[in-house]
Amino acid sequence: MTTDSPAGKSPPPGKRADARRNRETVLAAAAEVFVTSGVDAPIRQIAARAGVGMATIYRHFPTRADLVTAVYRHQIEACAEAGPNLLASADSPFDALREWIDLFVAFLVTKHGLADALQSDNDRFAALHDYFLDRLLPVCAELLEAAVEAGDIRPGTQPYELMRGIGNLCIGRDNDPRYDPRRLIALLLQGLRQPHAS
Amino acid sequence: MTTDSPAGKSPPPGKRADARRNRETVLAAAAEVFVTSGVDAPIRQIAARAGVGMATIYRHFPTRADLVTAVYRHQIEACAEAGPNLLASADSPFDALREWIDLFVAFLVTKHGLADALQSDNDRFAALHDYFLDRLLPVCAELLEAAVEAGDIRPGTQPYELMRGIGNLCIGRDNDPRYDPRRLIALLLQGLRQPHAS
DNA sequence: AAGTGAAGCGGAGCGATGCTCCACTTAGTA
DNA sequence: TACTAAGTGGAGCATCGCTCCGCTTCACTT
Repeated sequence: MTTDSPAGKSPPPGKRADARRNRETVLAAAAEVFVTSGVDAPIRQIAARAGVGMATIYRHFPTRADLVTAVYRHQIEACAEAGPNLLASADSPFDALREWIDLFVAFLVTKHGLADALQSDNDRFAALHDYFLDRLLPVCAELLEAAVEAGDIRPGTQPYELMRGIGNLCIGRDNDPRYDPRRLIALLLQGLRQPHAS
Repeated sequence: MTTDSPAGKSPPPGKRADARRNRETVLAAAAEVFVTSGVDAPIRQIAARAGVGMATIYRHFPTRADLVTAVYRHQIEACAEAGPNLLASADSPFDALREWIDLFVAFLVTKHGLADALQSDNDRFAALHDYFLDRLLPVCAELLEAAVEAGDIRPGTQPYELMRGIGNLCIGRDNDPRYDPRRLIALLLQGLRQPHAS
């Protein structure tokens, strides 16, 4: 189960050449469509852009979450891998946490509708939610724990709650000058901060 | 425009008796359906429950936002009116703000899908978003300002940003024991807090 | 090069939903 | 009672998710 079938995985080499080609075509088309129409774009639209039938998309990516996951897989991986690096390079665990959250937020806000989809109670996106959690929750937990141990922030915050809260704050129409999730997230981090014990 | 037609308004008395009766029937049916199926429930379902045709619903409530607004109007009003009262009765402006936010959150989390709808970029809900803002933003602004003047919280936070952030934090599947928006909101308020000037 | 079987493909089609249109019904009045 | 306009209901159209199945094409064998 966990080893060979879920979500996007890299192109399985055991498939026929035309199938592999189509998979890439669909991925490219989906990426383009997601930019303009959001991750909720009609499958028909993606199929049309890719010049394939809808069934082809459903065959390669059984659920919408699988497609979205495959499109953004590289960026999610990059975010996950940045965690330990930041912890090593930043001035403090708290700074590492803050910078990592910056990365996460930057990713979310540039993908139209991604944050919405992540938290939507729509079953279509459940697998996407799970994938984010599988990949990023441990990273967040590690950063959080390091910051707690360093005495930078107060203990007791659950990584899941923090990540979901951040995700939630990123929801909504893009480019509204009156609302910048980063400001609220900065406030949240401020509230998390431990007054340094003397 | 602003004076007589938008959103739900109280039952216009100039209508025919059966029309007024139907309006109430629809409102009651919608309230029931919203509880079980969320504010996104199919119009057909509400119409069936009310025993009327779909057109009847659309005639009384041209957009979904109008229907939702009408259903929750009383509670929104109550929340708006509680603001000044809390400011008068609480120990400090900051406490008043906190208690008011508690009220707001309690309202949001008990209405399945309401918070989602509020922030959704779906045009169907734009009027609902506007109504919330029209009614509650001034109240929030007043509380915020009072807390700033009392030196309880740091200045510079925009009421719109705060309200939308709180709304966003309330989004998602209900009753997830791993996620309680109140905890994060408490953190947010903590971050807002001004270390009391000596 | 031709043959063959299975992997892969496309799009018609079904069900759900939002919303509209218009022939029919009914409340209120004369 | 008869009339008329306000009110009503649901058929109908469009969109979208997802499936099903007959046709096409690849890759391998001889």
